[in-house]
Amino acid sequence: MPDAVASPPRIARVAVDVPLAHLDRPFDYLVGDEGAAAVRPGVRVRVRFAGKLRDGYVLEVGDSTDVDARLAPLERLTSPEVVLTPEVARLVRAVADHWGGTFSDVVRLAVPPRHATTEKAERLPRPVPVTDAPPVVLPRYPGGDRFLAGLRAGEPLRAAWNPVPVHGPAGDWPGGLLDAVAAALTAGRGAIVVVPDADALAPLEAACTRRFGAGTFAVLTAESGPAARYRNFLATSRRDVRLVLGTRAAVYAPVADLGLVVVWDEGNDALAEPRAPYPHTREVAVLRAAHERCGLLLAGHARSAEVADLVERQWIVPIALPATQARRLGPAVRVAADTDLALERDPAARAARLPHDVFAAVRAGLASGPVLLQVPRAGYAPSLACQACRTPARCPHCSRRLRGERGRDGVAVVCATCGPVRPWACPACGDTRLRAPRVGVSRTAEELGRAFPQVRVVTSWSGHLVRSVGEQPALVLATPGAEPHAEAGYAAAVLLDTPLMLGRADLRTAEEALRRWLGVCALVRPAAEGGTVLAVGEPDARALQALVRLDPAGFATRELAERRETRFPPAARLVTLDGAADTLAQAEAAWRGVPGVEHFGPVPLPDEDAERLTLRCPPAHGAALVAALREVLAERAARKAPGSLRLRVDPVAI
DNA sequence: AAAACCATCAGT
DNA sequence: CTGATGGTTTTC
Repeated sequence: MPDAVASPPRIARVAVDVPLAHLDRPFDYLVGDEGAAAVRPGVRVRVRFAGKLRDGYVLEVGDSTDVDARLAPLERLTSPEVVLTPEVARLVRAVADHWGGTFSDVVRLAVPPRHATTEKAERLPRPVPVTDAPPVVLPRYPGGDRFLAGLRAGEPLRAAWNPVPVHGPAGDWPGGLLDAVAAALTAGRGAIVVVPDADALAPLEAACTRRFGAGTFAVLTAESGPAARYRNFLATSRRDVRLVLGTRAAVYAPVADLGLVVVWDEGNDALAEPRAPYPHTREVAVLRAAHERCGLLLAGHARSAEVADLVERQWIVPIALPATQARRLGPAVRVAADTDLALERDPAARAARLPHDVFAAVRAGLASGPVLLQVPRAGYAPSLACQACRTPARCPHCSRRLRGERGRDGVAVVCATCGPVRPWACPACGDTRLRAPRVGVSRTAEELGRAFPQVRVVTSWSGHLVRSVGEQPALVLATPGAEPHAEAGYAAAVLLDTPLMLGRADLRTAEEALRRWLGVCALVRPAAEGGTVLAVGEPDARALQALVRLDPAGFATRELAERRETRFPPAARLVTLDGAADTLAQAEAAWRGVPGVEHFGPVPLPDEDAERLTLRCPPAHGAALVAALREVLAERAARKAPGSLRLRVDPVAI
């Protein structure tokens, strides 16, 4: 008897949550009758996989399968919420492929854990963002109006923006980002703004509330806790909001009809995901903008070599003032040579252990407001040495370097792991006296406090952060990245010991130093209001010259040229492989097959029982190299090979 | 963690 | 040739 009336089977393709690289592909399951209507792409399901119940996401629902064997049924529908839209699923796949990871690794970054109570809670109506305010910041920049007009017309325009690094209206970066967001919203489309950390989120969120109204956007950060995080995520996936602000994971937000992705402080290393496969938010945003044909704005006071590369390839257009105009609007930046203090003739400057120029700038600044001093070392005396023979002082127990800490009764000699060390005697010459060749932020604070006894001294460093200071004159000492915001802008800022910041042996040292210094400029009043920045260091250093010229774009262009010459990212794909020596040897056959691959090492990793092999190839073969190495990981997972093998693609620190 | 698969071999 | 057995591979 013909079976003409039987409906075809419904088959769900499911991304099962297994971390094994060789199982990183969809599996087909039969959709049962009950709740079948709710089974659609993007929902969470539970399936029996190799005998075990596991979570998964439905990627597609169809009526055919390539699988010969009998299909297992879906065990149950976890939730009818569509949490992984097809666009985001595609992005997750692309990110996994680019960085040599698995879908399940990346989907964990993209979709927050389910929170059942939040899902059942009443769905509150959300106000619509008010977008009738005219743009305020981007039209001051050449190309800004064109970019905004394009976004309003729904064009997928891509730009790199460097706002003038200055406190006040000219440097209003949240305003500029929200100009672009408003344009995308006006076009009836959604937008995402990603920032590196909570410090950057606060002013952006405040600006967003002022401009679009409270509750008109969702904030996605890990810090807000599982319930709040899932509530804001659901508001996005349910299309209750069209605008998302957040940290790293927000770049994957399931915003419908996405018109614009914005990344602020695109060179900040907090945008590099610390979990496998270590994707970088800026590059994820680039992939997303390309896939979804939406607008892109990569912004920051500084410009990374990666963005310079996109600009040179004309994939993205720059929006920046010419450096001469930037200097007119920004603070006045000067370099003070690092003179020998023993030769300092000004007694007051010598007492403060500052060059005369710096001392004068601090005194002048204090006349009209707070003065920031960036000190690149935390603590009191970050390193100690023998007074007599200058041998670095080490802990007698664990032989780690000792440091000095200010206590109630004088300075204590401390080991980071073993605690106070007393008494200390030099193992080389027996002397018990110590000297501090390096001065930390609290020691500098103490000395400056004596030089300016009538002024309040504020210190801020990692672990002892001060968020902001008021308008009153104050000496504010901070380590890089810990600078408090000044409500009315700093009258002056001093960057002490810039050679120390430029001395680290890393590919991105100069780029990172300039990024932080420009960040300091952004806290200082414009030159027209007396704002000055004084950098103590070697005037010939390229990063310092770029700082004086307020020219992040020029610096990035030269940095990129240098990376091309030396064949480093973004002019090459660079991959590190960490594992045991024999494991690395087994992987060799895979990368030998890729054209143009150079290898370095393997070298032993400090504090680890593993070695690191570094591979490099032209960008055109990058995908092939990553795919070949991923194949090694898959093959190892399939035969349950012992030991670990870790793959990193274009790591931030080299 | 289970099921399916495969090679081997004793008992016809 | 068949069915039992045990180790290996696959995972829908």
